[in-house]
Amino acid sequence: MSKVTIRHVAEAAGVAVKTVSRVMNGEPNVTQDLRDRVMKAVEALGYVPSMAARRMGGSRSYLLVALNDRENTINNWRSGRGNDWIDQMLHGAMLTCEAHGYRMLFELVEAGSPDLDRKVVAILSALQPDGIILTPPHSQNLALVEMLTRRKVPFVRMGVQGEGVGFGVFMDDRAAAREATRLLLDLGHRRIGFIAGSPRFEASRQRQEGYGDALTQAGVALDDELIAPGDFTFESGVAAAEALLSRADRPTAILASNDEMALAALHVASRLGIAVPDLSLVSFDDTPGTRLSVPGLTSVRQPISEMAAKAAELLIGVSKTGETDPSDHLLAFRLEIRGSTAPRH
Amino acid sequence: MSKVTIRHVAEAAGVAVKTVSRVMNGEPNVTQDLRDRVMKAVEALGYVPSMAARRMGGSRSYLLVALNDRENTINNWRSGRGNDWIDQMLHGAMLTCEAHGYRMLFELVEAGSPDLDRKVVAILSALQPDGIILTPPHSQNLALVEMLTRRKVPFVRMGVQGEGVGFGVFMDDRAAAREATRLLLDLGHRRIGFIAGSPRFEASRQRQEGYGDALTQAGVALDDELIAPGDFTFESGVAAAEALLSRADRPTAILASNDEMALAALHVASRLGIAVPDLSLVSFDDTPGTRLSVPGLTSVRQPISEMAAKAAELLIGVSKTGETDPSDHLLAFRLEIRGSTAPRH
DNA sequence: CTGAAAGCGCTAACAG
DNA sequence: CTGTTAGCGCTTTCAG
Repeated sequence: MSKVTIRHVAEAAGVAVKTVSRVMNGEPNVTQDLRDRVMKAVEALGYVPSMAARRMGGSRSYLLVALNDRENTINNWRSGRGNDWIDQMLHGAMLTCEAHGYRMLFELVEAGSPDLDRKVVAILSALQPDGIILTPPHSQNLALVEMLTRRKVPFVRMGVQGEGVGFGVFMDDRAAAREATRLLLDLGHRRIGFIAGSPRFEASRQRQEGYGDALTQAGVALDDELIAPGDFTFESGVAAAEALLSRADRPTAILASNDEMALAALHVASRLGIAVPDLSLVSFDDTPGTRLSVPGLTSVRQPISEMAAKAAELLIGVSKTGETDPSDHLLAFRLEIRGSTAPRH
Repeated sequence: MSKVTIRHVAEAAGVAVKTVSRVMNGEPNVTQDLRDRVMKAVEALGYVPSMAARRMGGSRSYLLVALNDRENTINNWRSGRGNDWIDQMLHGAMLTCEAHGYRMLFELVEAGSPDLDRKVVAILSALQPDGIILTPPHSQNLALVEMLTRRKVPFVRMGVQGEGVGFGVFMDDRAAAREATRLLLDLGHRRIGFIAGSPRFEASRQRQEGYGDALTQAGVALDDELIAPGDFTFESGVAAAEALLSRADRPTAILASNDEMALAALHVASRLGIAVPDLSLVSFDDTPGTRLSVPGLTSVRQPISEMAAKAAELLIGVSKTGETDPSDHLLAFRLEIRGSTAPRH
């Protein structure tokens, strides 16, 4: 009772072990009669195949591993700021894995570390996953991507275009920034500040370009003075907002590259006696905090859970069918409009 | 190169496989000389034992499984509210596992479901983990606890006292509520409202009792009219706050059983033109949102990551030493004071 | 269409 | 102290 193996099922059903295996894996060449008998025995005994044994015997591990940035993740946990990325990834990928009899494991590896490669190889050796999900900034790491390719481990790169190297699952950050900026332009804003994200992330560049696109398209001259550097932290947001808002000809709207920095701008504005949405604020990520600030933040929602679900699906597909045709998958963002944006007056 | 096994290491070091196994597991009875030779080969080849094979050969799986409430977790993800519990658990347990060569897997199972047992048995069969971490409300599920005991799977119950059945890792919710209420009393508040949590969670009762304790000790009569039911959701918080604040003799302070409901109270107060902290607010959980509201919420921080770390540690200890002496572990909470509390005037 | 035999990579049990 | 042998529970050959 305490340890039902395939042999017990085979005996109970009066068939060979291999037949049970065939039934469990939905393989062809089993008569309906036998299939039924086996299933009955499986139900009766409550048999569930051991993952470890499956890994040992066969070629699949039924395991996916997601690689996340160690420093960021741990900092967010420690500071009590929460980790929306992790949450949404779990949401999308875990549930998808579950639906296919797979499991997903999280691993945190240091992005800049000189022995990142060794660490990842150790993970590969220990777990032998059927696929790897790379999140930013790992998804941009060419050495890593090359190593995985060489070892023939299927992988998907979240947040970047794969361009034939692994699967790419991403959103159009540039278009999103364009749309966000356009919203502000449509509301009548002309002096629109921009708080940039960390250059470590490809998306930061994309967002800044989209901002520029929209301005140019609207015939508004780009003004370098309206672009402030940031690194996604609250502190950098404070500095950027102060720089932007202390100017005589200060912007009437700001596009921040993430919520954290937008929240910082909100605080700075409040301190300077500038009301929001008189100063309109738009940000990226749509993390839980956007609903709690007063006013709520208009923000670009990234389809993280959808990307993660797609990632898991692609990897599971590969390990089932063996097809290895890297492809790119663009998913849609959505601009969530809340109280932080209003017409210029 | 692509698949280094224990045999390769044994050959390279000129020893028997078992010797390599001994070295890898830090077993005694190996001369320093051999140990060095083996380690050199391990480094050179980049050998890392396969988890699956270890599970098959030995008695350990190097795997811990955390069981979380499915509905709550998914709802929080879906609504974009975030999942602080999950984050903090990952933080504590995952890092602890990592430090010991273990991995932790998350599983979501439906708390009220009639086939919860079957689901958990399936998880046990497939994964054969070395231990289970039960989070609320699963940690209070006696049938589950009984089943795990019967199957001799070590487990820890988070958030409740184990009382000899599995390990218990918890904080003193009653004392925390007492301390929170006392803070309000010390600030001069006498009419203190209470918004209760969902009765599904044992902690809800504890918190209410602590609230009562403090009042009684201070010689303030308990007033049932000041106690409003809630279920941890924002909506229930709104209803409770409205009930409490629309009274003529409304409370000058409110203790809410979680942040979400306190945030709801904040919104209701704002709508009714009641300033916070003129109305003082204290809550439980210290989730990321407490830092973002204006003013920030004074809140009781639960030692979730510490509890999770302790849980993992206990389980890993059992699987290493085989000792099965259930014990209880009380961890300290901390009252984080922010802008939502002020002296009564 | 079904079954028997041979491992997968490791550790437990037992010899030396 | 070190090595040999026999599995663990599956899937993959390869025969019937």
